[in-house]
Amino acid sequence: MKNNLTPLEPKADKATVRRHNLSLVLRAVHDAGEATRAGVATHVGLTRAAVSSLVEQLLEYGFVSEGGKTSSGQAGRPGTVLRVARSGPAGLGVEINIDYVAVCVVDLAGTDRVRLVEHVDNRGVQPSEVLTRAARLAARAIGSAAEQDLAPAGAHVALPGLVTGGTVRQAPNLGWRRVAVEGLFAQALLALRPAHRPLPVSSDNEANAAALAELWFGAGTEGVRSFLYLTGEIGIGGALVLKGELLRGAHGFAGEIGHMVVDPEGPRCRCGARGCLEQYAGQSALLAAAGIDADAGVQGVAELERRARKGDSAALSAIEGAGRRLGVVVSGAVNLFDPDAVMLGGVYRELMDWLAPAVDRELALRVVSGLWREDGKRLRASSSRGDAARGAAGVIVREVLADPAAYAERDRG
Amino acid sequence: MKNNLTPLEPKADKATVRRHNLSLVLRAVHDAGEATRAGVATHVGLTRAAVSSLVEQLLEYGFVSEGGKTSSGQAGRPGTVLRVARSGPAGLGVEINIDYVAVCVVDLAGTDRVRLVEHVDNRGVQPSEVLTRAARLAARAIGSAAEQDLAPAGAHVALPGLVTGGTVRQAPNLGWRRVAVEGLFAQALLALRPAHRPLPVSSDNEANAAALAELWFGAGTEGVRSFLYLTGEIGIGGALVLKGELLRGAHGFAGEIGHMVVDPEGPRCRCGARGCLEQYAGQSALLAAAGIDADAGVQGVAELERRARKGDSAALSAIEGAGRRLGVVVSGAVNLFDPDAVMLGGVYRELMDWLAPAVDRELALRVVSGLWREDGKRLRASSSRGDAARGAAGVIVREVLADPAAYAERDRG
DNA sequence: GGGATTTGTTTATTTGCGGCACAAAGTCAG
DNA sequence: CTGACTTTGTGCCGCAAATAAACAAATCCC
Repeated sequence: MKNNLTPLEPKADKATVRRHNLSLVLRAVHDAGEATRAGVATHVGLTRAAVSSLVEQLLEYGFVSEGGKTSSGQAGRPGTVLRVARSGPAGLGVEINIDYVAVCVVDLAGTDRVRLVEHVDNRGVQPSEVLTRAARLAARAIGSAAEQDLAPAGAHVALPGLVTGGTVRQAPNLGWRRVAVEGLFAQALLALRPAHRPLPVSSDNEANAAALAELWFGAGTEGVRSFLYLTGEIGIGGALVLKGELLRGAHGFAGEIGHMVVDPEGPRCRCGARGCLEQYAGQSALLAAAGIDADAGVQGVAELERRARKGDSAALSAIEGAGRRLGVVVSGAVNLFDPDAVMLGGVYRELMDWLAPAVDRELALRVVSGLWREDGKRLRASSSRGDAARGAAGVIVREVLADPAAYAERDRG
Repeated sequence: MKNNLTPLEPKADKATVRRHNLSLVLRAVHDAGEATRAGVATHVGLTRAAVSSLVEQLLEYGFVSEGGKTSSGQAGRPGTVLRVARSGPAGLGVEINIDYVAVCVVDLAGTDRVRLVEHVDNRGVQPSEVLTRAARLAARAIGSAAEQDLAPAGAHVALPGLVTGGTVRQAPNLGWRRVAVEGLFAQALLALRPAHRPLPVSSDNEANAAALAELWFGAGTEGVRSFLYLTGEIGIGGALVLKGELLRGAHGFAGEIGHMVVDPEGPRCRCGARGCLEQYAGQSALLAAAGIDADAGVQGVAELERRARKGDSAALSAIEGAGRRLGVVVSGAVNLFDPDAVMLGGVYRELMDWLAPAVDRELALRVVSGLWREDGKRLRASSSRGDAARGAAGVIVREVLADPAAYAERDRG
């Protein structure tokens, strides 16, 4: 066997064990909402003594807080209630999109504490200008967070484009190429808050962040830990979550479903190829097929929905056509990935009622496992429209939860 | 944040640390081929004392063996050479395919030690009969292995079909539906070796096993740890390896690329849908397009290669057509997965020279990341034709390497 | 009010790694 | 050939973190 099995992980020692169990206890409290030391102990398998010691450290660090006594049920001494702290470390999510910039601060428990949105058309605007605007918004959000005793442990920037290693390789809808987002954003933010320690900045594709928002915060998707997520907007974005983990691919470009092929000889796409899905089920194509101005944007989609609701046959057949093509491509993706469900977001969410039958038909016909024939509840509407900022904030929160000690010690130094 | 983040991993304690480091040291020796305690220590970051203790345990268990002294180069006391033991635990791989059954025993170091193949047409034969035949072959292999002081720690069965939870859901090429492979095979093997402890049996798709063989044993693929693997045979199988890990999907059905759509209105496929890739680039379609008997099998492919080599225009255009369609579908898969490379196996391997240009053209045109335009060495021929049995054996070996203590203690009890 | 029960802490024990010293076994320079 | 230098592998001690067991505290139940 050769050496490309896996690069060897780091060694383990006492400190590793401690870090691991610290995270385990914190996440147990997190997931339970409210818990006691004894409850956590039986849940994670550690002794009460060990949990006590770990909780003590988490209290000291300020990651959990003690409440009253559990006056609950039956016999025995009541336990002390533990909750994830609602102040202290938090996640800062930033979403830069075509016609708005949004930032969002999420606390360790996962609740939105600050949310700011600024509507601006970012198309063709200098990247540095857009990022400076985003940084201004972020700085305001950090200020509001501070008033609530929250201190972001890092910022995660999501935007519609191919991003790898902190750089946007290309973002056609924004008109960006080779932009070092992380660096520029960090710099802009630092310039606005010169006295402060620089905030670690990471970045990702917007569809990925939205999919994570669906995973972590979506309603009605409990237990679905493997799904394909689609956003229909100007472009069609996609992301893949497998067993609770986002699949980023070897370079971070995974999930680009918008340019999968419907018909190799189809209409030319702005990507240079022919017959891409976007040309059939993208927002513009959808509107045009229904006889609505292709550039009408959100109003156009609302109009389409209105017409569909009225039973307008052009609208219905436009949606049906898009759905059929969507189904063809999505069935291919399902065959490749074998997810539990497919979530449709973006404009597809509003059109779900008319879109779903066509998509479902193709899926039932083409998914070889047959799972999609047997069970009709696998195609779902995403529960919230494009919450990429929140998902991005969640990425930071999850990092903290995964290694609380690292963050606590960073804040000391 | 909700509870579907990740189920909590097990707690960590001293024993966990020990197991982890034991595996780490064993794998370090494995990867190096030859190593000394001191070398391993610097490589994995443990102290020499710790490594000494771990190696002692590995020696006791029989996972590594000591050689002579390292009479190598410069100054200082020479170290004692450590190697992965060439006797003791091993992996048993079983491949059940359409026209043959193969078994293979691989030792911890990754070398083939026993290999048996039986050519039989398994189409339409009772599953229990096929599995009994495979078990007979396996029993013989275990016997040969025993003569070399090798004792398989488990068996991994690979076959062309959708397999989940130890059961084949469907295997169209074999004509199987709902067959409990693991149980039947284990039972058949036990019946042949009544005095022995039952061997743990696991199972998987054949393309997955072949992809793992490519990852672990493939020549010329060093460093490529993320790739899409394709086998062109009667059907077209696929598998996805991402960062050295096989992607099995939520139910184990991932990688089914053969029924991705080339043309939604194309010819009807045996799966019931229309225009599947298999209808354009499957072995039968390929031969038919070149004017060769579609059922001619391996001979047919050889004939096709001969004609292509001679410059026969019908053959060349048949291959080109298949390549174009393959390129269309593979570009979609690449957009979804973002692998580092695509490996073509099965019949595509022999036809690579004529197939690759067409596939490459589509990839360069359609992969949105642009990576496939910049670098032409991403499409490769698989290095060995269908070595699924070896890959399957590797799965067992890797399990042992990942937790040697577990296997050693199992063998004691 | 006494027994049962559950919680959280305290104390002693175990174990696996880090640090250090040291013997062993070589190279190198003179 | 000898002594300085290097490197390897192994004891020995200490530390940290978990386990095990005992105990005090707080509640329920009869």
